[in-house]
Amino acid sequence: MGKNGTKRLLLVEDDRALAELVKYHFSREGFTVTTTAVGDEALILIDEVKPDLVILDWMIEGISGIEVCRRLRRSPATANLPIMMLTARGEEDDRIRGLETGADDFVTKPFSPKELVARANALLRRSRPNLLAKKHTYHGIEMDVVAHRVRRDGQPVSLGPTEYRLLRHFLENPQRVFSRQQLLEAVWPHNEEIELRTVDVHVRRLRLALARDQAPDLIRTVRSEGYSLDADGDT
Amino acid sequence: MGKNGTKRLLLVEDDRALAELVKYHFSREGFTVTTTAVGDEALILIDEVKPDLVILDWMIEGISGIEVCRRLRRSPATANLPIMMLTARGEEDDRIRGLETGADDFVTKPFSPKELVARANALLRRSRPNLLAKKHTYHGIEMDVVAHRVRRDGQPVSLGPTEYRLLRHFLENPQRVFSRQQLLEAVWPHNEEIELRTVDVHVRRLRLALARDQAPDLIRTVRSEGYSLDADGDT
DNA sequence: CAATAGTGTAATAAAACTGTCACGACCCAG
DNA sequence: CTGGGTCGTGACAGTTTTATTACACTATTG
Repeated sequence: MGKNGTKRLLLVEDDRALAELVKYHFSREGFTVTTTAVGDEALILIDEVKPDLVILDWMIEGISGIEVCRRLRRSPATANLPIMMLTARGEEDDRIRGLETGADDFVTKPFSPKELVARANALLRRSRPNLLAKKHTYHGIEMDVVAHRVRRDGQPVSLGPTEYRLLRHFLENPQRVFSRQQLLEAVWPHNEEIELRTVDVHVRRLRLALARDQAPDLIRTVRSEGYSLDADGDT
Repeated sequence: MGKNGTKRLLLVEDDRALAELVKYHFSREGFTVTTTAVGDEALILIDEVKPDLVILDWMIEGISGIEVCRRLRRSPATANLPIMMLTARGEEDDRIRGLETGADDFVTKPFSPKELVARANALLRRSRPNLLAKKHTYHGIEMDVVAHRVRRDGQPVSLGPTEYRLLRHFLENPQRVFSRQQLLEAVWPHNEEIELRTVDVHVRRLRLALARDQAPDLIRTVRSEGYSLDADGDT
């Protein structure tokens, strides 16, 4: 995925008007779209752009779409890249051949751009669970919710259940200051009556667990207010 | 996946003739097909059969296909289950709605059974790459599903049926943490009511079976959460 | 029909995690 | 500089959760 969180699409389509139309719809959905009409160029661009998704027209200049697909699947670097194919040919055999060659979806022209986008999203949801696999990041802290694992600057961090939930809450709401009361309500199992100062202790435990040489303390104490996850230290 | 390596399909379709046709084609591809015509029953069957793929007709008796889809996505146990939807309605909006609800593919009637199979295979390839794999490997653990044989660092490992299924489940979803409840649902034959703690015992048996001198314990205990197969040990 | 392997439970031991305190350091208005 | 209000700490004892072990019981297999 793009550094700023945008999804990148490489569109290989030689019908310029159609390409523009598709590009427009995907842009609106937050995709960064790169276009080419030539098969050979597609292979180069994939290497450069590192798209999250490729949409290939079956009939294009140079190498055919299906051949591009085949090559992508053969190369380890792109064997797992989501690929959708477009075609004017309604032939069933073509669609089956495309799917068996490794395409993830096959859309026949004419198609609805919106449906194309919906299909692309469904595919990404499936193939890039990382995107969906809730992962939180904040200034060197990474939390993988599915694996239930936390890292600081790449090194594993060991947390108890409560510290884990506390950190997750902070990561879900970075920079925001929470009072002890709010933290108790958000992080602790409801129904319990717990001393406010207990929060301090857990914040301390979390700080210790996240501590690394020279790495700054990312939990900010806001006097008489509470705590927040904040990279700007006190100031 | 079926105990013998077959893929299981649940088909929810009220047109009996169509259901038979589809069933025929999937059977030929090695699927074990279960069929129902009623939405409510589908939800029960999914729990019992634990299919690898669900094909849902939009218009069925009882709960509608799209509602079944929505519910499946909402439940953690089935949130990741591959779903294809069928519809006689060609409406673009319906297709988009279906896809946005969480369906992975959307096929409009009339369709080619072969293409449906091809799409199903493409989807499984994408969503459960491990299901199709005949061999699983994870940090020195090798499982040959076909031969039903397991090795650790080359040495054979002897496992009871339950431990074998447990390990396979972990290998199919490495790094992911499963609660005891989830493990019971995924690994044990449903219909049985089993004590949660029983999972601990089987995890222990699996650990013992996989243990080798100096070889690390690859099963991670996540306190208050469950277990996962993870090479990074605790931390 | 044994003999053997595999299962689920419950009891017990061992860890890991929690919530509170008490004490001191700090901060800041008066 | 001084007292009240806040925080950071380190120590603990009580709980909760997990690991082990032993055992009765149910399949499986030959």
